[in-house]
Amino acid sequence: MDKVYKQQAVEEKWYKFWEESGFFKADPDSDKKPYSLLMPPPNLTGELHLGQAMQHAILDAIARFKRMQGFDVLLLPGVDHAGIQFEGTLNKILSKEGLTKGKLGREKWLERAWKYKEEVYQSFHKTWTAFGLSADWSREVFTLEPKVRKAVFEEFKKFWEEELLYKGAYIIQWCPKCGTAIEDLEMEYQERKEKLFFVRYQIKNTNDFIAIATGRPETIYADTGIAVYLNHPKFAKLISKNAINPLNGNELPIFEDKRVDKKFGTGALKITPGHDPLDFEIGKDHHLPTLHAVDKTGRMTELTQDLVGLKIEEARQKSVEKLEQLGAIEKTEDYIHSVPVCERCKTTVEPLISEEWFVKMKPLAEKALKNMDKINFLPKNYKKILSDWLKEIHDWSISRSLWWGHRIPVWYCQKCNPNHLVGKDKDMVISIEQPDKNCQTCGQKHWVQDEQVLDTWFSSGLWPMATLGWSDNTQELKKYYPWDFETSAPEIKFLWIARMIMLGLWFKDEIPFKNMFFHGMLRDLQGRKFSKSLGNGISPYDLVEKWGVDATRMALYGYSIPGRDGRTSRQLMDERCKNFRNFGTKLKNIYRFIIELKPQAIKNKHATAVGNLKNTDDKKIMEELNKTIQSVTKNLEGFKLHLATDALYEFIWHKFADVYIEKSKARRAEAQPILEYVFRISLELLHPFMPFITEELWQKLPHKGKSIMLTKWPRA
RNA sequence: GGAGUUGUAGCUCAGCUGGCUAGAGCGUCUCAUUUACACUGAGAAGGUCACAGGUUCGAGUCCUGUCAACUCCACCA
Repeated sequence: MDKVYKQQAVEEKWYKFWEESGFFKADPDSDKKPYSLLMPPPNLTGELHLGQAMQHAILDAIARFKRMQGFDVLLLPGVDHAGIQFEGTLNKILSKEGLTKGKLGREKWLERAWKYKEEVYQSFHKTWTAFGLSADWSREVFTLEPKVRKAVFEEFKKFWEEELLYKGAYIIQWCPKCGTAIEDLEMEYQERKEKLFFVRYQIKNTNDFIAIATGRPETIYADTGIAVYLNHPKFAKLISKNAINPLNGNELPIFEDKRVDKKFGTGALKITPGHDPLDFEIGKDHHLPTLHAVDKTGRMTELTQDLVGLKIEEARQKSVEKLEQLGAIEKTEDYIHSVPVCERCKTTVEPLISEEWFVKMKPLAEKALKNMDKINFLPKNYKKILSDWLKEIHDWSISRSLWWGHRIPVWYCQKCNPNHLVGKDKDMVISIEQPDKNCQTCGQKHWVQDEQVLDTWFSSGLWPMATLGWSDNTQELKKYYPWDFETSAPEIKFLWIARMIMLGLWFKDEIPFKNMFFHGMLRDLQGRKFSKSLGNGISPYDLVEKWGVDATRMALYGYSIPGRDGRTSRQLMDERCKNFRNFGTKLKNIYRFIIELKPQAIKNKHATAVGNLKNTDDKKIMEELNKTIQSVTKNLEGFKLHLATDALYEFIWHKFADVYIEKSKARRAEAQPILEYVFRISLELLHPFMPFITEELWQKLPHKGKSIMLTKWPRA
């Protein structure tokens, strides 16, 4: 982040010229037809990665193309506050200063957070304007700014009024390191070889035993029952008897349940509702109590007697030792299973019971499903992928135990509702600010706000609307919604894209975007994702510094095929960039030949008119040019940027330069008008992809108008 | 367990609704030697388009199956 990006002088000059001339600005008052592109807001964390650089290159090419076609283009930029990620980074910095959230307190911590946000934002911002992005910076949005805050409040309030919100103690996935609940979608799995312990539980008042297999003996303290497979002859005589918990002597009822897999372990399952989602379900149906052996910091609770305060790993070992001493371990097996870990910090996720907020998603998903046909997905099969997920939707856990984010806009009367319960008859108020009114019960004002914040995606899901000023019915919303074009990495198709579709349809009764372009993932040569921990990332800034913006953009268009992952390496990127840097040099040399080395005889003759063509070379190159115009236009309309750039490269270099220009040397004066014309049109076609060099050269050619950005898109 | 994607030159990949001797960039080899451009030009070598069937006048492209690689979702006591 402290790296200063060195933009080349030419790029800086033109970018400044465009921006200061207001060419990037959308104009809601204009009569032109709108074309709107929504930039996925990058996370507030340092630099952009190569994939985002590609996104920006894609968005910008289409924006520039549509502008030249005469649309009123809105390319709207923004930044996401990235709740968990940003908070984690800041806490790491604070811990180096010996500070913690606890020591600072919420208010001081937030002060620090906003200060840090500004620092990151400033340096970050410099780097991401670097790609030549023709975004309307005057409309830039940050997901925690007041406009979004208001929209998020509306969203929350409407959900509440529609009775789609609920709060309660449920089993959720908890990351002990991040200190918050996370969603299934925010977890990943690591395959590990662990031990499976076969533990014997004595049947009360007998010398019989029932054996169960468990990978987590430390949670035996929180067992509240034992379930066996339905109609299992082996266990028939044990049903309705009680087993004795070997670690604390508690009595555990034995019962049947069809959800127990008869093939796994012994066919009997210890039920620990506090620490396993399946057990939670089974426990609920059989009215078992819920106990906790592990707390939210990942340490053992008082329930575990002398193990209290130990970390899970240690406690597991100690529990096994104890069980061995008691002769309760029948055998031990190795087994390989996938352990869920937090996507961000790779800490093992603990299923825990916690008070969280949820949104009932079924009605939203159903509405979305009915409207999926209205969105043009690229590639097409994403419609099915998203639809399949929507059909299996489960409720959205939206609360996070963090401080960085939109604080839940709910206030409880501390006196009358100390447990912060939720419901129509409870002493609580939905409000963005501290309520002014009195509590209905006590007639006083003891309002305290809910401690938690909303999931980052709760605000990002509203991005297409919040950025245009929803819930007010703004002129922008009327003109630019639904968005014409949105792009995203496939990674966040459920977290983000599916949410935008559902929320857009729910609140605005319209799809959020007409064209949804999923680009592929850039991977290393072994097919692995780029990541900090692997150290295999490629910095787009290094490429830009070495090869220039135009060349780097061109190299990236080669990877911009919908749904196709691309394998690459620093070396491969360098090769590709080098190739397009050479292409840029070729353009400069064409310019030099056509304009600087113009024969004396025609020095002062501007040849803009291309009359009747008699020469066969002239006819041929004009035909080829027309074909290229058609192909580039068609491919841009279809968002096939790789084909558009291919066609241009092939035409300019191998048809125009290698053939036509070579041949023209014999009849230079006569060919001059065609040379100038073909070159100028070529630059215009190339401008969406290589904005800087095309502007630089176009300005030096005989031309009309202030900028190549403002020219009319060539027609065949 | 469910869904999806990929398999084309040494490498990274294009190839649209099936249509002439299958393409690009990089790499390799030969030639050109100061040309608008060596950040160049001309040319060459290199592919049974994973495999096996099928549809068709015609298949890299469509269908079925097999093998391989990958991704996503669910589950994992």
